[in-house]
Amino acid sequence: MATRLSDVAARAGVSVKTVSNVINDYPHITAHTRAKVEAAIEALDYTPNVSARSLRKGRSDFIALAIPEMGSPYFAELGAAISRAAKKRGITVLIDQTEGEAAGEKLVLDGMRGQLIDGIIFSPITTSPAKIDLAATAKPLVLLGERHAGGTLDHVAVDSVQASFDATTHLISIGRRRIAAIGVGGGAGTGVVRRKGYRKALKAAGLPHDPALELAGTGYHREDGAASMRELLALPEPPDAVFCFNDLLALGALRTLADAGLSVPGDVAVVGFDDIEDGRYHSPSLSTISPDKEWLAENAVGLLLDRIAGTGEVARRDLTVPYTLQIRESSAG
Amino acid sequence: MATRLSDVAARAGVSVKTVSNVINDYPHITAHTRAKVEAAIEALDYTPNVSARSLRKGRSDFIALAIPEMGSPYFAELGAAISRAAKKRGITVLIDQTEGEAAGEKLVLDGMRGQLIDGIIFSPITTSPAKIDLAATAKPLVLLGERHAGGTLDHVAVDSVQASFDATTHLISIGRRRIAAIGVGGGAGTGVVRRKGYRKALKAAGLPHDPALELAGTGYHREDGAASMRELLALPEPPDAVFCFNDLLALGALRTLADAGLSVPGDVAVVGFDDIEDGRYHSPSLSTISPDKEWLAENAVGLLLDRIAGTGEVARRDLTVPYTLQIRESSAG
DNA sequence: AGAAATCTTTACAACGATTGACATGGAGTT
DNA sequence: AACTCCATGTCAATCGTTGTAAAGATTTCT
Repeated sequence: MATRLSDVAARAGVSVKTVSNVINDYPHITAHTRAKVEAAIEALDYTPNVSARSLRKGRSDFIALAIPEMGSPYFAELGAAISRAAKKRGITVLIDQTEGEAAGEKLVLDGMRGQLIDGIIFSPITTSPAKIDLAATAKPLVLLGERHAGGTLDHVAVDSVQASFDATTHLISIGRRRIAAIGVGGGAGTGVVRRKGYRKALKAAGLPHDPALELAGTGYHREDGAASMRELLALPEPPDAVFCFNDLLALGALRTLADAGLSVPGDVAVVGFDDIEDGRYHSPSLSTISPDKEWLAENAVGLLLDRIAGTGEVARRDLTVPYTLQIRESSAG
Repeated sequence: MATRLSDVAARAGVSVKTVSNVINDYPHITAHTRAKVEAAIEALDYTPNVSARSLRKGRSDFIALAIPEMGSPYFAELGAAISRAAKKRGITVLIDQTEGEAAGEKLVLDGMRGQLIDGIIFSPITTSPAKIDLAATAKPLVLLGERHAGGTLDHVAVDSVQASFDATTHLISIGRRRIAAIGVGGGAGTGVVRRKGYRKALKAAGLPHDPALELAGTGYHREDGAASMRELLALPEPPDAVFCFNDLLALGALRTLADAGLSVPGDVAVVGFDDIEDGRYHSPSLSTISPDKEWLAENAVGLLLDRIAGTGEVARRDLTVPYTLQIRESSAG
């Protein structure tokens, strides 16, 4: 099984160096020689040994993607997109589930996969304070998710404040006056930033701000959304609309509303954030902020590879992912 | 950045080999020496270089998981479970999206990631005929998904025939008589095997078999389920129940039913297969066959690692994943 | 006490690919 | 005929770690 460079060389009747030259696109090679070598490679089904190459070159063409959990649809879709974007460039993505803080930190600081990977795309969930440590990492790193003021790292994210403002404003525009927010306690700044946009929209519309309508849960799963919605329905004066800080929360909320026999959007309108596929097929289909995930993936990978290849000190870059507000049944006018 | 074994050795005042011995739990080492070395490792924050180690040992402690697409909830959940199971054993999982046949084949036969990975867990989608080639692969391989008769590879799968029989029988037991099947054209034998269980159940109950109720679509996504359901509703005599060969199809079907203003399970009962999280929170919640994914993950990883460590020729093993039928709202009695 | 057995530690080579310095032999120029 | 440019080859070193075997140290046994 161990087809080696020297096997190829022997079969092609050339030296090892020549084969290596062919593989690494060394300029001065006859078409004839190149053909011979390529034929031999083909015939022997040769693949360079990644370990050896990476050991020698210090480059592996592997990057890591650190996300909280890949079972979560948004991250699954993101991971898929990033994998694809990387594959296009001949890069392999290693997906790491950080689950919580500990593991994530461990990944970034400890070891970095024993120097195998060339860089990392990191979507932190609970690592605001460790930001500085992050900056001290040995390998290039691109950060996804909410923007940390004063960060020193390359960054790709949606303008969550603006998007949340848009989502809330949309609810206002369809006549809602008591608009709740679910997910305010969300990690990595998400809760804070999205609440900011939410409050801003209320203020801009001259609506009162009722703290009871801001659900401080930290979880971002369906069950958390369902629970928060139950709390809201138990209020003396329940809301007529809910802006959920991600789609899973919204789907959970919809479930609670259905259980309560309330109509959506009749009694309560719902808007989410992320545009995961589930929401599109749900009934009612879920209105949501739809970040361009392909764009995000392309650019995150691009940024990272730039940095990896990077010779000089390029200034830190900060990209804003385009998004649209998808108005679907859950908030139809 | 490059803290090497030799750096540690120098600091600890021992030879490189001794450090290596400590790291690899070589038995004969003085407590004193071990302490010195460990202190040095700690102080220098040393992590072994994966490439070098893998080059030397021929083992990397990386395995690959080849799945059609990780954006698909079932595979996302499976991938998460397998990653976790592997991590517990100190193994890292590399996820490969095969998307279709071409890439999947390429992965398995070509290169195998340049000998980096120690083995592969493969969930084929369109590779029935290439089975033989698979067997010829250099590295240990565990197959997931429908059982191929006469296979020579280790295998972990649900008994789809039985499960489908159970699902269909359940629909019959709640009084349904015109039961459709969606996903009959599904790849990798899935469609065939599940249809077998479906037909068997009809036969066992003495129900007629109507070919018009077997929807031959090959896709397994929500949109395919939605489209198939539309076809069914267009029939002169639509079904009163549908068994969908996976949950995504079922969710798509539910969407179509909702659009048509039909009640579930009142007018049409629906059962899926996979038990993805979406189904549990959908309204109505989705009845489904629930394979024990943790069990599957544990055992697939276990089998593969056995094989990798394996000295002698162990006989081929074939494990059957336990499952339960989860009866939820979409088929409540 | 002296020899044998055992334990600890070390030196060296090898894993496979790449690279740099340098040599070689032709083809083409002037 | 001297010179340059090209295509390839030779040789050796390197990346960091570990297996083999052997040297050095210590204990055990007679």
